[in-house]
Amino acid sequence: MRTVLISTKGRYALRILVDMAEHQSEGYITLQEVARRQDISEKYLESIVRELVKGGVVAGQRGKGGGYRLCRAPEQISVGEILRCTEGSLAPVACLTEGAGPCERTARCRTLTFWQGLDEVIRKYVDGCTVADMMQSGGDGDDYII
Amino acid sequence: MRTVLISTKGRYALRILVDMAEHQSEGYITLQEVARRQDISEKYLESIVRELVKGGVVAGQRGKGGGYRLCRAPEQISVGEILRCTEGSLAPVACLTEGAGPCERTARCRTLTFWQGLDEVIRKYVDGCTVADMMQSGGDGDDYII
DNA sequence: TAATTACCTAGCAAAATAATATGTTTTTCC
DNA sequence: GGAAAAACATATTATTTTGCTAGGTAATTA
Repeated sequence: MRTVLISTKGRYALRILVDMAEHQSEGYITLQEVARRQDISEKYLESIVRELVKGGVVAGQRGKGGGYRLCRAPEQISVGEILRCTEGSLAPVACLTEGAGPCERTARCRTLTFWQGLDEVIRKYVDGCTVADMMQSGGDGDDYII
Repeated sequence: MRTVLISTKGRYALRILVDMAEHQSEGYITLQEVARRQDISEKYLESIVRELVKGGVVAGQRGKGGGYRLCRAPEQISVGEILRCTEGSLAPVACLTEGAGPCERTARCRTLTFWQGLDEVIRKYVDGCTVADMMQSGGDGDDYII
């Protein structure tokens, strides 16, 4: 009853990126700020942002006055890229994850083509949407309701 | 690294349905047959098929000579319907599952529209594909390789 | 040199998955 | 009428994954 494509980690990652994009003019952004605005534990944020650093989406600067910044413009960062950083894979079924060894049924599997098709529509959608797109859609500007 | 939209249960459900569709001319189909052909534990099959009965996709007949049959023609059974029977929901994120109470961020959520869009492309794809479509695609006819 | 920030490793409780075990009821065939 | 065969039902369990928390180290600046 709970199988879901994107976990909390992926959802948070997206919120983090949009938050950082909206505040990028302010220079380096600390996790403390993001945690406060997004109401997510700072420690949990750390573990998510680490993946985004590894993936080359954001970069960190240590020390006082440090924080994080986007590596590219929001228009250049696709949602798919972000989600793959934190989720590892966006495959809708276990068969299609990288780790999965080739099933010995592959040659005669009636359903494989269907799953590959689903994988593709998902990939196309998430790769066709950028952080910049999120900035324009829905809601108000900040972390309070007018 | 393992978050997946469709669990084993849903994948098996689909294989079961295709199997039953391909053998529907033989009358009632027992789980023993399906289990053997699909190489899935009979007991586990039972728990999956139960959901399909509840969902009105297949119907069971008890006693000797009994088994299961499709309630409708394969062309009339969409994959989405099958998966919803066993997975409960096909929502890509927890926010969009039925059970999820409305998040208090909804009004100002930058990402909600994106998730709703993803939900829609998934729904369109799975509802646009039927069991009959699976029967024609990929592999050989039966449970052995020529 | 002290404060502040990112960076790193480990661990853990709760939930979900993927089954298995053990029956009960219904129906048909002999 | 009894035995066999099938669906139907409920409970339990090991393993994996999720969603965090804790406690520390290293770098940078005022």
